[in-house]
Amino acid sequence: MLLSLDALERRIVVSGHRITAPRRTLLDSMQQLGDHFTAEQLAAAAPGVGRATVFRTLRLLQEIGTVCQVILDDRTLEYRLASGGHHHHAVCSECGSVDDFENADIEVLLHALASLTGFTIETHRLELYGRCAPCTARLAGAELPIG
Amino acid sequence: MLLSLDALERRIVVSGHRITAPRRTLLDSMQQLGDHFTAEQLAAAAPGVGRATVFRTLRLLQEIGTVCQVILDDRTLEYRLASGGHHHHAVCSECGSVDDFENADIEVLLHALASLTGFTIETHRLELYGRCAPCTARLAGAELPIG
DNA sequence: GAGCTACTGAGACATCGTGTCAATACGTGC
DNA sequence: GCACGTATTGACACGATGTCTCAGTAGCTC
Ligand SMILES: [Mn+2]
Ligand SMILES: [Mn+2]
Ligand SMILES: [Zn+2]
Ligand SMILES: [Zn+2]
Repeated sequence: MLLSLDALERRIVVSGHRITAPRRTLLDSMQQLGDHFTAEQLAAAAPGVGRATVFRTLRLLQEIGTVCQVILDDRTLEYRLASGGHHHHAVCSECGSVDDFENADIEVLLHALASLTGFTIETHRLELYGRCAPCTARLAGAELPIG
Repeated sequence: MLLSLDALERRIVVSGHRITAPRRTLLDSMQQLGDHFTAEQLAAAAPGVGRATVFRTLRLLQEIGTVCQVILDDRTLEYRLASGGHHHHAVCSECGSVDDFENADIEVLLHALASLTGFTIETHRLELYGRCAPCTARLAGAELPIG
């Protein structure tokens, strides 16, 4: 739980939009769903809120930086409450966990690399897929049964 | 045109699949469509080939490394004949051009970074969006009209 | 509290892709 | 060359994900 409901609602107001009952419901459901969820899961968790409103709200929250998209390995989408800044995701293929990360070295390297060829980066997308630390540890043990 | 039609067909045979008329038609259409195309464009360019076959063939060619996917900024998909190895894309938001690139430094940095947190990278996705070299040059001129 | 407008829900619609299945065409062995 | 077994195909239904329209409602401002 990164931000309180109040803080999330304040973001909506500050960005010039209205606080409505459906939006409150959705923000609450998002926090209860944990750190990543699909649009359908959110719709199911917020009964009484129309499907179109679920998608509209997800889009609004993305625009104001409150929600970010996680593209999974199979190109399906998950959503996630985000602190707002530029970052990337490390998705665990074992347990499904998603972690944010950011690293200045990567950003610098990408821009340096691009400028070598004359390309100007406006945005970029970077997602890692693999095993999170706990799953890596757990499976390393399983792979060495004789020690 | 990276590979000849013959070379592309040989890949299909080597991977244990059959050369069929629809597959030949699709490979030919892909080359004529240039360096990137959507599934629908390919279907339109290969009349007589069923839509399902277009998607099935795209999937097969991806599996054998002959075709790769380009995820655009808006998350829509394009396809592209590829030489096969691991690489990333630089997509121009001005002219739509797509260039492949690969860089060992990035790969090393990503794995180093991941191992700091215990994450084990299995795969990753990296796409750059911005202005290609020609478009950068062209627009740099336009932005300095007084010089 | 009235009024203006953003917002909502319902449901049709669009896009992209997959599953089913009978018919067909490849490649092989002869 | 021909028969055979199977991979592949096209048609079409279906599923998943999201958008559009539009009349009704509810926030916010005064
Ligand atoms: Mn970055
Ligand atoms: Mn890479
Ligand atoms: Zn895990
Ligand atoms: Zn360009």
